Amino acid sequence: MEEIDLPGLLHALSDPMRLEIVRSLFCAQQGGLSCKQIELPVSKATASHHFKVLREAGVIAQHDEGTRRISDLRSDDLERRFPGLLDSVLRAAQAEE
Amino acid sequence: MEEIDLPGLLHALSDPMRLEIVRSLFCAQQGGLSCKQIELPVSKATASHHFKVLREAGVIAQHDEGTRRISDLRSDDLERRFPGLLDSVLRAAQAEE
DNA sequence: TATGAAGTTAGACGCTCGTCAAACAAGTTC
DNA sequence: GAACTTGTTTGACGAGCGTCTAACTTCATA
Repeated sequence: MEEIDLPGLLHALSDPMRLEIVRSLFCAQQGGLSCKQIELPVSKATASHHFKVLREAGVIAQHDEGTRRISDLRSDDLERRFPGLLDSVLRAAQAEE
Repeated sequence: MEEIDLPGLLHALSDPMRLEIVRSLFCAQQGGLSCKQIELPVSKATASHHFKVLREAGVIAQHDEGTRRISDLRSDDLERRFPGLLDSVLRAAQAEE
């Protein structure tokens, strides 16, 4: 189990674009999503940057499938590290619209 | 009831100094604390800045008592807006040490 | 093998952030 | 009223962020 740091995690989640990524991955649940499947109103370079931030904060994991890079929410690891946190953030994101 | 925005809230909580302020206010519960009572390893100008960020994000409320400015956690408002969020962040901050 | 699709990297650009010292404001106390 | 305490504001500085375009890599397919 790695060291996920709380300020770093909250910072990763404090950007609307990244919150949208996390929300999409949560809805998709198993299987994950490729970067292209999550449509964001930014260039692909910027999108790639946001995925990197989420990965380095411990929020998502990525693996390659052919030419696609699939992202998965690390729900279990996050739940073990900070119980209830991801859930309440996702509920908050839902509540906020 | 005002508009507390989720990315703004998470950003306010994503700084170690501000997380420490929130943690202290939570421990104090009723009555609140003055800025001086929460000892931070920064100048008073910087501390004042962090209190301002928390206030503008909707995390704390402030009122004056003589020469002191008392800060209170807006637990109830936050609970109504984003149920469970503040609690899980506080538990996470506790868990992280 | 050449073309295309999906992402990453590098470099640049404004903007914001966290920090400080210095000056200021408001209340308290002698 | 003078000195002190508590906190805010202003202006500055360096670092980091979010964004883009352009060039590159890797895999797949025609």
